[in-house]
Amino acid sequence: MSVQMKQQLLRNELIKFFYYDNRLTLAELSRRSHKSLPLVTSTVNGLIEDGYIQDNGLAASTGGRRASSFQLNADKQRYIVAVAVDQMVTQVVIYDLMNNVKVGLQKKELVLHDNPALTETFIDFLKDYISGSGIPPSQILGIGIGMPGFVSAIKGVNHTFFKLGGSITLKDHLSKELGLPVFIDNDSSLIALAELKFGAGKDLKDVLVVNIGWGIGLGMIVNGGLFRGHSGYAGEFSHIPLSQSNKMCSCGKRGCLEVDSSLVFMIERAKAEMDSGASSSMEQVYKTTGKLPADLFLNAAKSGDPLAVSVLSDAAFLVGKGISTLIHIMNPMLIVLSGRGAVAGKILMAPIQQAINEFCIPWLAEQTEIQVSTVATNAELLGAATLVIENCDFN
Amino acid sequence: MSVQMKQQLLRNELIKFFYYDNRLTLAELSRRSHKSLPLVTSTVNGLIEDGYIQDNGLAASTGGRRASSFQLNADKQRYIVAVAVDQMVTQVVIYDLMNNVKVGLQKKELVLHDNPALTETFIDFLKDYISGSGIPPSQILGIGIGMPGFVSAIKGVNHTFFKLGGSITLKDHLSKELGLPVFIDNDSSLIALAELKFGAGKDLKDVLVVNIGWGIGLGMIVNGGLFRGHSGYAGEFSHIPLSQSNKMCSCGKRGCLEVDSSLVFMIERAKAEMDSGASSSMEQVYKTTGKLPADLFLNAAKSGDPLAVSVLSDAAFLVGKGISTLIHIMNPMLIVLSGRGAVAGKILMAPIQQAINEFCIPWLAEQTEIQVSTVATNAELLGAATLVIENCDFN
DNA sequence: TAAAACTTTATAATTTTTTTAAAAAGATTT
DNA sequence: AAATCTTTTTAAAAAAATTATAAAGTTTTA
Repeated sequence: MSVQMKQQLLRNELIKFFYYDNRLTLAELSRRSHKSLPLVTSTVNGLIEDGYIQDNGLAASTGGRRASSFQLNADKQRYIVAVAVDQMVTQVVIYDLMNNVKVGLQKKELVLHDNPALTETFIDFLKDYISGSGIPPSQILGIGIGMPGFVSAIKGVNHTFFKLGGSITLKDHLSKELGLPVFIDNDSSLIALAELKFGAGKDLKDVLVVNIGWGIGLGMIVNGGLFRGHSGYAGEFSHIPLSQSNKMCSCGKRGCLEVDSSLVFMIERAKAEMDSGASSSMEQVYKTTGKLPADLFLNAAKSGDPLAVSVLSDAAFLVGKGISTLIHIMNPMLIVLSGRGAVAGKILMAPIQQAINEFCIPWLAEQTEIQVSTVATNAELLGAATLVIENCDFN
Repeated sequence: MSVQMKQQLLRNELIKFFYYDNRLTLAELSRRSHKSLPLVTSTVNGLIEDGYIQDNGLAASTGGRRASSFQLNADKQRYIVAVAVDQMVTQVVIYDLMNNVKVGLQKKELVLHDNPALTETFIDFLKDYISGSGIPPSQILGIGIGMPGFVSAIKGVNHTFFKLGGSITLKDHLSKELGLPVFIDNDSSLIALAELKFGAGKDLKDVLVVNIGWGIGLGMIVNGGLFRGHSGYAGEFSHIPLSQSNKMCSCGKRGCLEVDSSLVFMIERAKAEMDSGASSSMEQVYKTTGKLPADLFLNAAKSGDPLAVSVLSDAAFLVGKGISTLIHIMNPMLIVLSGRGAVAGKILMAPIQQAINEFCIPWLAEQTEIQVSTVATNAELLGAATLVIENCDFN
């Protein structure tokens, strides 16, 4: 590798450190980058000359001479477009390098299943949003997109949705159409990335993040980094054979975890129970509209509605059985419950803990902590932004 | 880190490369160590001066000037004591740095369960073997020991067997008693290490090794290295909740994979079938001695005995269901069937493949290859030797 | 078949980076 | 308040990586 390339790589790396922790000292940067202090010092001086970062006065003392601290320069702005796609709705927001919202969140109903115009609609939506934002493309570092399905971030393809005819990858197609660097990844991987960088998993090495949403996803942090498996599809937690039920799963098999524990299943079951006469605070909306939105269901559970709580608990118990398997195989330090289902976190914890008590070797279960995410509501968007930061070039 | 330490580290690293592949060129060493050619050249010259390695003439041409190749110097010998402990028998052998057997394999019956004199007997056995070998301790690099149970290689403890009273770790205790560096690890981890360095997993990055023995173990290769989990106990495959049966497992739970698929179970079942009148080539030994040794059972299966094959197939199907879970979660490049049960490899493959067809998403299953180990019979001993090589100091 | 063109290895010269040492600045103790 | 201890910063020396060049084979081509 040439000298210039290595220097550019270090510049990128240092800027990333400032993205994750805004104020840092030279000593801290040297520790994190595993580079010597003189080298880090001169690289930082270069970044200051180019306007990327600025001096931020002396840091608090740690028992000796106080160190100068540095931070990103607010004047030299760069922006990130973060996109979170789910089965029903697509969300987009523009962040700055301090993770502040620069252009407000916009949502669009966009059903993924059986939608021939999907890719085209998706591109138009993003085009409009970005051009409407008024930010010049030269200031946008890239577009990060999280989406469900079998996604390989490395190859830039999705084998489930947004299928294209030709030989071009989804990533390249979007990049060409939108005129900006595009990075795609599986929704659960991005949520795990957000938890790793900003949430409960910060600075930890072996963390599993369970994404409770329309399916049950899994993002894996191994040795301090996202683990993707040899061909990029690790973490297909949804379809491990666990359930005793004989129901057919969308994947064509029986006994998948997802069949009896996803949000789709929970809502169907809540509807069925109401149809057969169960009373609930969700009744009115369901009876008048015929629909039962996920948010309504989750909020009902949160506020103690007995039907919603019971449905959620049963599903969570099965997730807990799956988590028991994960604990045995991976021996993680921490398991984070995240995704939109995590808003009902407290209700999930009890049945999950109960399943762990039943299915885990107690001694092993003690080695793993279970936590509910604190950044769940915008974890996927944060993760999408992180994906851009990790892969773009600052120059 | 000081300069001398770094240089010693590089020397160790280079010697290790020669241990795994005996003839290497300077360019190859530079590539593998990620160090520059001049540095590698001068380090190799130092190793030649100290007698560790020697020039081995020109390597075959690769299209340009032929490179000099080097290899370990047979005169400067160092030896490794490799120990493989299983539930019934303990084996020990001494290898040289070319993995040749220097002192022949010795076996001793040593039952782990309910054996208060275990540790003492074990130490005496090794003491006798080593002193009987006539090799001076100064030439022994260390003792590598693979054993069943919840073992943490890093902490040097076993929570299941060889329990000691005081606060000293098993590793330190053995090291003190035997007067040599001792390294311990879980049997399945060592088998995986052997497969990674010498077997089917050579040079691969994401490989899972299933150890079919008295239990069902799992050794995990992640990103090209042994994965141990955050506290050292990853790969507890035996006790994931999978089986429909209601039998109580030794761990106190129900539904563990191990209950219906380990060698212990298989032999018990074969006995029961013969008791209730099933005919088999194993009958004679069983009827006369009342015992059914594992080797007899496995060989019967290998030579097509219908009872043994049927018992083995049923167990293998369940292992296959467990493997399906692993494929979904880890997306490995390769799964190796190893351990003593792997001698019946061909018979195992069919039911395992069938289970994968039934429980895996086909598209995902295609990404993973399943192979039977070719080094299974002495994989654990090889792994134990590798453990020493990876952790000892050459000086 | 022999010269030219191409590959690869080995060594030397230069540049970069790290290590070590020393100085400066601040906190803590006596 | 002086002395001691910590930590950061700067400077000098040593180590290692690049880059360039030479040497030794292979392959191509006229």
